[in-house]
Amino acid sequence: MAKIMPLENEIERLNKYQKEAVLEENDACVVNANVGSGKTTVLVAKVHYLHEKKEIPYEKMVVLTFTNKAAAEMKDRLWFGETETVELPFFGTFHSIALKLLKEILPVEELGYTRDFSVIEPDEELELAEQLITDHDLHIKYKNRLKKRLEQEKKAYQDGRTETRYQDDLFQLFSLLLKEKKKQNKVTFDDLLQYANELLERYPFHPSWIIVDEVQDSDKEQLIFLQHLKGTETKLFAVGDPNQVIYSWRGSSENVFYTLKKIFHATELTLPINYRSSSSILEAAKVFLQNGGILEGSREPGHKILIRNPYNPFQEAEYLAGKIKKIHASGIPYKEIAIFYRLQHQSEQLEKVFIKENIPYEVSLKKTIKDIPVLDWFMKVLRFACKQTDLYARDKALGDKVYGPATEWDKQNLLHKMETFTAWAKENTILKADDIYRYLEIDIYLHPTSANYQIEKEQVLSFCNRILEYAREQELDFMIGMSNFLNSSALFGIQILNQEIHETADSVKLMTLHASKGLEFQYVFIIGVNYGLIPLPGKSFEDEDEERRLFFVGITRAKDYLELSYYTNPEQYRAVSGESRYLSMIPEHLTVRADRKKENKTEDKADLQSLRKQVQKQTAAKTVLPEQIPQTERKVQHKRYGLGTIQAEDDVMVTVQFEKYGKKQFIKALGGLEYLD
DNA sequence: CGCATGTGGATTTTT
DNA sequence: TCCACATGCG
Repeated sequence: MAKIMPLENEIERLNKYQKEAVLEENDACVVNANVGSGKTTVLVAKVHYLHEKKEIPYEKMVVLTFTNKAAAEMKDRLWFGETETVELPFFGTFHSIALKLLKEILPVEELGYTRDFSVIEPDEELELAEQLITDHDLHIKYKNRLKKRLEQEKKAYQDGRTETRYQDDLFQLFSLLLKEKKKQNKVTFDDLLQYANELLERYPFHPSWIIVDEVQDSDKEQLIFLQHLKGTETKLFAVGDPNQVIYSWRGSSENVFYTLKKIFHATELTLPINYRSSSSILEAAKVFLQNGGILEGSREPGHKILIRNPYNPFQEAEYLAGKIKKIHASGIPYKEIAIFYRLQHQSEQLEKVFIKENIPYEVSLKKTIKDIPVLDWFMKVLRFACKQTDLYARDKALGDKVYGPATEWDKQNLLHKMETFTAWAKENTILKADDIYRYLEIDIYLHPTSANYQIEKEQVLSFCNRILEYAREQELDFMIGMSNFLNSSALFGIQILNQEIHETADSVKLMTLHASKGLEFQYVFIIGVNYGLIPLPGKSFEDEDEERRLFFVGITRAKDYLELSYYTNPEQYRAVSGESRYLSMIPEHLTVRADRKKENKTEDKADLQSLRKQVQKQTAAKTVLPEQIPQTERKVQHKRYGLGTIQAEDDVMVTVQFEKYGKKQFIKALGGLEYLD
């Protein structure tokens, strides 16, 4: 194993709080890790310390994260360009560890499964459910919302309630679904943890150490999992930040820290020093802290936070395009710039303008195999080729509208190829992705004449490569490796092709505030900080608290520079034109308010040029712009606001003082103003 | 089947 | 606040 530096140096570089966390050896310990306080650094040093100084073998440590991304990041930092393979078998997400236990250690047969069960995504479970409803002629209300109902009412079912919410056959469906999943040897994500917990109760598995990252996100099932893993000799080290709980709506328990202290009598440590953000940004963030605690900065004041008030999302996008070009021209890579917003669709306007302005960008959307249709299909082909009992995969492979065989002849051919795949793989040494591609004659189904042919072929080939790589890494026989890979690709297959490209690409990142968690950027813009949008009006006080934490997470992503903005005209049915009260909560000495008029007149001439072009293009067909640009003091008539006097105007915007409604600002071409002289 | 009435949900999303 | 769907009545 080749580490970057010797352990002594690694520990020497820590501050006293971090050091204390690394060296502690309590039975259970929770670390309150504030934003940007070097949480991962501590976790990595802890693993090294336990291994080298305490001689804990890696296979006696269980290291748990919530996302594959967090697991990958930690793995990256634990080992650096090593040549030896390090055995750390119980390192990964909660679900992947549960999977590992079920596959290799716990007797799944007792639950009615065999060891080669596969993990399915929620969509596949939904399809199974729909099939069962038809087959058994079940009466289910609100079938269009079945996915949600399955999720929501599962708990009631498991708690042994007898009546469904709408008094239909939903509970019957649950029990049929359970049987069917066992029959087809399939488990869902939830099942993984539940089954592991069920078996761990009877078949204990106790490591020497349990190390948990982002523990504040644990849900009930995950806490039970921790309880099962922790034997009397087991030590627990959990790190998290109660100020970053933003997923309680999908089940993470509100007060995990409290629960941990209660269940495990855990001691509590704090990492108070933030290394990420300039002190202006950090001071602003502190206003939104909920869990008292101490949060100390370590950096210079830096830039003040700029608060802007653009007219509408379009003008905002134009402004950002110009600003980003300037930042980039000053030598900052695009990937150090991020724009956050509350709702997914808010990226639309930005995307349009960025395309027009040739700014490379990436919208962070969850990408699964399902989002790449050709791989979704190809995976079904491989699944059936691997396991002839997976009739669901067979039917999907043969019946696909786009990629499925078009003629009866092709159909028989593909079926035959899939059925003989295992035998073929046993006889031949498969070294290249192309071998698989050619044997299955994938070319027939990708239609070489179609526009997407090249891209799709590449995607299939790199998917095959990924499988080959996996088998090689795990030192498994090709068929076994592939079967393992496919059985759990719902769990890991997600970042297959895109993720790596995304992370390194030099592009501006657009994402929701939720998606920003765990990331950091030099330049951060949070847009749409309007009343009614941030915070999004919720039903309860708890919802409101979570919105505040969400905003806290957003602003603490910024290292050097932060801009917040709210629209005058948000063009959203939800939002109102006023600024969010979160903006007035930030102490004034930390902020600068941009005056919109000044903004338009001086800094953003270039943007206005393009704005005009765009606006003219949009309205060219409908409106003929006045030849002469009218001077001030002209009278205008507006169909809603009545009579008014022009106060100021430039090429694009016009400000009118109305007799009854006061001052209003319009984009000329869209304002609907009638000039009276 | 067509129409009137009732009801729930709307946003964020990992594994 | 509005939309989509379920239900029930004629």
